[in-house]
Amino acid sequence: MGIKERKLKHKEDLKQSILDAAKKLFIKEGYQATSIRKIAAEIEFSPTTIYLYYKDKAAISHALHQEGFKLLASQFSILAHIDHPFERLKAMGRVYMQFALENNDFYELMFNREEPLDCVDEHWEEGEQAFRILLMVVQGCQQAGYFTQFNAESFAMFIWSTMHGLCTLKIKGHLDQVVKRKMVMQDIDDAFTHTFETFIATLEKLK
Amino acid sequence: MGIKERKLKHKEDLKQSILDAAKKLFIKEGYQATSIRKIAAEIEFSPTTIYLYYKDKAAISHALHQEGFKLLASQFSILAHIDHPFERLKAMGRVYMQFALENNDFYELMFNREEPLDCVDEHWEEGEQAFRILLMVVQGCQQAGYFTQFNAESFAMFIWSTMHGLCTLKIKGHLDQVVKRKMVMQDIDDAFTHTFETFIATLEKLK
DNA sequence: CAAATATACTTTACAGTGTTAAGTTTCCAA
DNA sequence: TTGGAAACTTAACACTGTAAAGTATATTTG
Repeated sequence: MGIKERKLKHKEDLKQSILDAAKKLFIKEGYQATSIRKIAAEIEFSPTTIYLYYKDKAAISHALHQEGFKLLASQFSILAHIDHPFERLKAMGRVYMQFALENNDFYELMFNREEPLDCVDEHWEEGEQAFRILLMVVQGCQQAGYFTQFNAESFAMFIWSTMHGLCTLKIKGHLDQVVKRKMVMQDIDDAFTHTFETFIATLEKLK
Repeated sequence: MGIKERKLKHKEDLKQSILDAAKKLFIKEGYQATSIRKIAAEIEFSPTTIYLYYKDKAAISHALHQEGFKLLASQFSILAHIDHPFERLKAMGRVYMQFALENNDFYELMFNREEPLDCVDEHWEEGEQAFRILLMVVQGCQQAGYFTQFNAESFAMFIWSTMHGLCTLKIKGHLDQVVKRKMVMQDIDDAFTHTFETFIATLEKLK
């Protein structure tokens, strides 16, 4: 049944090109501006054809959301080359920050939107896996004498909170709004990295 | 010219009732579901009347956003009764968390949406004022011997990041998603407060 | 091979959105 | 009484996501 397979292949192709078109629009114009109709126009199909391949817009969001996690995971892969656990943790933070800033639409979709999670039935595999990596790095640090008095899970949660908060404040422009005014940090040009360094310094003191 | 004043009063009244209606809908159904048309129906005027009092929807968002900051500021007022600086910082964190969870739509509008900030011309007074309070509390802590080796502004920024990250992760459901699974923190029923406690514990070590 | 059926896609339509321009009513001042 | 301004509405535009119904084309079956 070679024909049936080719058909299926073709169907998969179209599903993929819908996603590619969505991704393209999404990266260029952001989530709000990425409408079903524009995606359809991009691939030169009628808008309703999209619904033959994706349940609704949230399903497309979810697919993009997963693409984002793949991308993040690939960025994290460089961490394997760093031996010292605490150095690895620092590098992980920097990779996370860079990812958030360079792909802020993806970041938004991955962590700040609820639509994609509506498609996730009680199980958010991508998020868990990313958290698991952080948890392992934290546990590595603990074996090297860091954060020994803390529960690994909640310490990882704390680290994630700080990094997530910092990145979202930066992306939404709140960081610069508060900081670039004369009132605070007159002397600091980059509040973002400086706040990160402060965070790292506090962690360093917990050896 | 008593008549003209009454007119002006009446205009202000309508502007206020638009805001009240928006607030009511917004609290009950969230930002997305609060449309100009629904606000208009609520006050029994035609949709376009709204535009005689507010430039566009972002202007209404901005007004609500300011209401949110008023509310937060009123919650912060209880901090004045707490003498010990570090206790005040802890209480501030708890008030912030409670505000975020109890008014998560407001919180979203205040810190996670960009629309309201579009109305703010290069100056985000509300945000700055809130940050100034945090900064003062941090400086108070420093005078009591905490965080002395750190720059107050960036330390305040770090604290805000952590609190903001924790609250948004909680609100968006990511915290529970990652934590309530068996894989981590089997024994912890409330990951949110536990992570906060971990954060406070790290701060405590920086005396 | 012809008829029935399934597949893939489109057209049309609904109910909603923010927003603008033009039209209408109301009310006050000259 | 009349002119005009102020307050409000109607109608319309250009969008949005999505469902139902219609139409070709291709495949299977009698």
